[in-house]
Order: sequence, then C-alpha cells, then structure tokens
Amino acid sequence: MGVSEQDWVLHVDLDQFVAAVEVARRPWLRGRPVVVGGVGDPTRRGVVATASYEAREFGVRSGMPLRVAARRCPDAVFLPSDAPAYEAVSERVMAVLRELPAVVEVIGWDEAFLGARTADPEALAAVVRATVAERTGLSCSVGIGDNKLRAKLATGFAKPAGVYRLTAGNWVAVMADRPVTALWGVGGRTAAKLAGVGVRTVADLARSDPAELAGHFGPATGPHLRRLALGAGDPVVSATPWVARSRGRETTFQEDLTSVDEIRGQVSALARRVARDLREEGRPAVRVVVKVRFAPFSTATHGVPLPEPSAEAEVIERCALAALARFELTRAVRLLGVRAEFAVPPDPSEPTG
DNA sequence: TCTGGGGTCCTAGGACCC
DNA sequence: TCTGGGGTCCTAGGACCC
Repeated sequence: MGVSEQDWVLHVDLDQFVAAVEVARRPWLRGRPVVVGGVGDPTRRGVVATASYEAREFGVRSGMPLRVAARRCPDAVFLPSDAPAYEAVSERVMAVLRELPAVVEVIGWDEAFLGARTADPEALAAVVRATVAERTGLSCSVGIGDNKLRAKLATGFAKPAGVYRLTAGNWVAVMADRPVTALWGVGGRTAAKLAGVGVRTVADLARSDPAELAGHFGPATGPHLRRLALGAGDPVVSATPWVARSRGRETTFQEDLTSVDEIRGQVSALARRVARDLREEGRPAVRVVVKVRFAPFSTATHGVPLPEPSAEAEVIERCALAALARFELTRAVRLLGVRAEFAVPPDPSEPTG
C-alpha cells in the first residue's frame, strides 16, 4: 500500500435539489429560471424555498419574498412546494448512498455526511457523484474534510457539481480572511454582535479570548464560536437514525386574522393536524406550544405540559386552546402554529438506575 | 423587499427547594 | 431586622439551519 489510509468525512449535497426534482418531472423547464416556494403564486404571501441556478443569475435567493423574486426575474416559472415529492426522491438518494462503502448520516432532505476510511477521498467523491447521477439523474457536490464542519464548508467551495477538500492543512489559507458568517452556525445576528467588539473575520474570531466571548454569548456559545473559527468539529459520522424532539404545523394566513373565534378555530384545526401526525408516528407528546405571529411581524409563544403523555386529538386540542388563552389577542394575527414536544430521549451516556 | 414551514439548540430569569 | 447560597427545573425568546 503506497498511500496510507485515513478516516475522512465527506459531505454530499444535492445541487439545487428542489428545483432539480421539479425539472426532472417537467423536462420542458430545463434551462429556465425556476422558483419554488409558497403556493407558487408570487402575488401571494410566501418566500423562495429554492431557486434554480438560472433564477439565481437574476439575484433570486432562498428566503426572499416571492413578490421580490418576481420583480427580479419576471420570466421565472413559479411552482408551489411539494414536500412529499422531495421526501420520496430524498429517500431514494439516501438509499443509493447507503450502498457505497461508507457510513451514512442523513442531515436533511438534500444532504448527508459519509464517513469512510480511504487513501483517496477524491476518488470516493467521484464515485459518489457518478453513482448518484447514474441512479437518480441528480447532480451533487462533495466536500471532503477531516471533520464535519470542514467537510460541510468544503461543499460550498465545491458547488456546483464539484469536489473540494478542506482540512487543517489549508484551513487558515482558505478561511482566515473570510467574514465570520462563512462559518456554519454563525448568522447575521451573531456577526453584527461580534462586529461590535471588533471581530469581523474568521482570523479575528480565532484569536479572541474564549472567556470574553463567554461573557458576550453565554458559557457554551462563546467558546464554541472560537472553536468554529479554528475549524474544530466532530469527526464522527453515525448511521443511527435521528429521533425527532418535536412535531409541529404552522400557517401564515393570506389575510391577517382579527376574529378571536376564527383564531381559536384555526388553532383547533392545527392541533388536530398535529395529533394526526403524532398518531401516525406512534409517539405521544408531553407538551404543546402555540405560536402566534402578530402583524406586522412580532412572534410570541406559550406552552402547556400535558397531564400525561398523549397523542389524542381532544387532548392536544384542549391544551393548545389553553396555551392560546394565555395570549392577549388584541392585535391582528398573521401566523398561527402548534408544536408538540416529545419526552426527551434518554441520554445513552447517562447511567440509569 | 416585507418577511414560509419544518426543525434544533442555547440562554436567562423566575420558581422552588434545602 | 432587611434579608445566604446553591442547585434544579421550567419557560419564553433568540439564533440558526435547510
């Protein structure tokens, strides 16, 4: 053996996944700007879930209001989100990945970590890309790293349809001068707060004092931010399936709600919908949380514990209405949500009695 | 520009207990 | 009188991600 084998993390991310699924079943859309989101009507409330690369050329980005997307790209084809279709395709892709010589950890519809021991991770990445393309018709990008953080960030440099390696060896050269938002887990709010103490780049953050960061961001988050800037991350890929902590449903109304009776009725409907999801999953909830977004855009939540674990529609509904009763419903409501929380799964590292 | 829907995790403050 | 010091649990809010 000429080259020594080593443990690698590969991050596989499907290119413009949702748009690609839609184009696959409507081949005449290939090459056109496609925007998926909301109910597929840019004159109504909703945001962009995914834009095809052709639409991105016009400055359309995910999270952008659909009406803004329509202004930037009037010729785009607007489609509604079809979650069940994307879930079905996602499952096929993950099944294909599991046939490869690697441990597969699914982290979303369109992405997964692969753990593998190999002397040539680029060769494995090429096999992943070719196999996914051949078996599903979808294009993906692959990031190679010595931990999950670096592999995930590497994918950003690999896109579209490429492969990139980011390790301790090139971390400083590639990342040091980038803004802190280049890190996975640092968003605009944290970046603004960091800028307030003179920290703008990944290098700035890497040389910050963890204790000082703890003072600004909390005992866990502060030091964690600095570890991110150093490129430190979890190197272990696990195939153990994820156990959900909660299930919820929420709706933004096309017209704000002002009638208390109507608000109650909508919360009842959402609660019954959640209860159905719980029964299909076969897991009882222990707590129900109601979310209210008032016009123009302020959000509050109230929750109530269930008297005992339950997935019964009557129980979930009654508790949701009890939670709703704790709000002062004096303003117009643009969104209502109901979320059911499960009992926290036992921590396998804790010894039991 | 006017802001979806699905989630997860962390933090701070108050309640409560000894 | 003018008031400890923790530890733990619960809740609401905030930040982030896809």
